[in-house]
Amino acid sequence: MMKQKDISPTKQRLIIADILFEKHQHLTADQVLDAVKIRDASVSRATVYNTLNLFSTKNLVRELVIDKSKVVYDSNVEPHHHIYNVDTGELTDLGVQGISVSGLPEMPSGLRVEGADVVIRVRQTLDKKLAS
Amino acid sequence: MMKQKDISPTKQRLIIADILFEKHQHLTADQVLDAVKIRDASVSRATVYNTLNLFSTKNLVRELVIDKSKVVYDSNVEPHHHIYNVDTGELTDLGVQGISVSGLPEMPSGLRVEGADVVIRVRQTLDKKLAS
DNA sequence: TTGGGTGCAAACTATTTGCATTCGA
DNA sequence: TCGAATGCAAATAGTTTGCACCCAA
Repeated sequence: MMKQKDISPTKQRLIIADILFEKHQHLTADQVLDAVKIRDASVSRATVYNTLNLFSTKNLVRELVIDKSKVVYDSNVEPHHHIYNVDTGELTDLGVQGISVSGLPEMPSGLRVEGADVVIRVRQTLDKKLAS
Repeated sequence: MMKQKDISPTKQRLIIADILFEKHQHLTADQVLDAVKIRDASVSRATVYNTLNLFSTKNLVRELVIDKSKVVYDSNVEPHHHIYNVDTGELTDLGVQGISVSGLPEMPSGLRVEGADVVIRVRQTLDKKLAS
């Protein structure tokens, strides 16, 4: 899987890929590092960051900036958007079909759309909150 | 203008407000700090951050996370989206009319949409790039 | 052997915090 | 006057970098 992307499949990269692509999920760099430890494998923090950056430039994962201080790596690179629950931190996928980015009026010429990140921030409604 | 928002209008806050609301623009914390210095006024870095956070929780400005390491404060709080030019760093506004966030299928009950940030990342097309 | 990959620690950047000082209603 | 706001410096968090070491082709 890395071969088509010109990534040499080292031991550490395979471990990280294994963790990431086990299922569709959103992981922070730290969570990846934890997952590595749980498998009592060993990958250094720097290598985790290097690898995540590498994977994301190669489009194996999508780097998602949720918040000023929250970056997650999404192992689902199919186009889709996200719903972020500000209160719980929960991040759920939202198919593209719900959102039409229609029109994009006269994009200045010479520009190519690289990607559109849509993060919809939701919050527990007040009554719900009081109930808990 | 701060009065309706329960913000006591101190000297520093007035300076910063003056800078921000001079026109619709996107400024980083550092740019605000620079602008303060240019007016040879004096506001500490911490106060700039405090004030920007305060203003943004009071909805006087909108905090926009463009990138893992780029946060700007938008003095236009009307609903609108953004086009971010990855190559030049240029950030331009995009009226809401272009984008319909329609459908938002069955938002889990008890949740309220707090906001939707749409950042469209664009990049110089290859031919354009080569031409320059 | 040789260059890419890794690990560690130090460096860096952006932001926040603690605390003593000052300001403003 | 008295609590809120400020300034400074130190602390923190997340990420990157420099460099010596190691491994696979």
